[in-house]
Amino acid sequence: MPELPEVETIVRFLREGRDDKPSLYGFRIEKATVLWERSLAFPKLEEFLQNISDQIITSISRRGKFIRVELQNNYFIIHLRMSGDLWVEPETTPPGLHHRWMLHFGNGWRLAFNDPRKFGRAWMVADDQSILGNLGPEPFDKTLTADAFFKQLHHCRRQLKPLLMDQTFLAGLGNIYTDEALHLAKLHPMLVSNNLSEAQCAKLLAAIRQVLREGIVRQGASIDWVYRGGDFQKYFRVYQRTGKPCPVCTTPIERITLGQRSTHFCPICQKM
DNA sequence: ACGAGCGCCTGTCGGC
DNA sequence: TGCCGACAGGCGCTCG
Repeated sequence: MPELPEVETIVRFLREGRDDKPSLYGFRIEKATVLWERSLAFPKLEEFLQNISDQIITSISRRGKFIRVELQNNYFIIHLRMSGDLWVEPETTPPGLHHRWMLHFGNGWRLAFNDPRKFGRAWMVADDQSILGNLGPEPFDKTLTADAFFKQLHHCRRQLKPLLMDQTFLAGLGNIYTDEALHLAKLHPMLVSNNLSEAQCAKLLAAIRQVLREGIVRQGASIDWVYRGGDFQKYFRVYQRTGKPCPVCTTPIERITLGQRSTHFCPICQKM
C-alpha cells in the first residue's frame, strides 16, 4: 500500500494512536520476533535481536516512503514496499498468517509487520543517512520552490512518469499519485522533463502537492486486499480507470506501460 | 544517461 | 470446478 500519503497515515497512527490503539511513543521494546528473515535487511538476526531489546522508542517519522523509528542507540527503518503494513495489536491476538516480524512491548501490546508479498524490508542502523541519504527532496519541503523544481527537471532528459517515480529525484510518489498528478497538471506521462516550460513545471509541482494532500486527508487509498485504511480510491481521476470517462472531458482513459508500470492518462487532456 | 527486462513474492480476478 | 495468465501501491540489478 505504500506511497507517501499511506505511509504518512501509518506514521501518524503509530505516533498518535488511533481508536483504541495506543501511541508507541516511549514504549520500551522488550524483545523482537522475526518470522521471515529476509524482511530484515540489516543487521544479522542475532545482532538485531540483541540490540533492539530494552530500547525505547523516542520518535517516529517519515522520509519519502520510509518509516524511521528513532531508538535510544540507533534507528529502526522500515520500507513497506508493495504490500507491507504495520499493525498495533494486543499480544493475545494470534500472529497473522503474513506477519514477518513483531516488536513486543511487554505491556500487552505489540507492533506487527504484516506483508503478504514479502517485499518489505527493515534496517537497524546507527546512521539513518546510510539508508535515507540518496533520497530526493520531500514534496512539501519549502526549499523545493517552483524555480528549484524547474532546474531539477531541466537537469535531466527523462520521461515524466519514470522520473517522478525515481525516489532519488523526488521522494514519496508511486504509481497512483504520479498518474493522478500528471493528469491534474495536464501533462502526458511520456513528455520529456527538460522540454517543460516554467509554467508547466510550476503546475506540475502544485499538482503533485495537491494530490498528495488529498491522499493524506483521505488517509490514503485502499485497493485490492491490502491496507484497509483510507478511501482516496473513491476519488481517483485516472488510476485504474481504463476505459472510464475522464473526469474533466469524459474521453475514455487510456492505459499504457511505462517504466514497467501501468500508466493511466487522458489522451485529450494530456497531449504530447 | 536512460529505459527496458527481470527477479523478488503472494494473492485475486477474469477467461476458458 | 479448476487451471492459467495477467496483474497488483516498489525497487535493485543487469543489459543495451
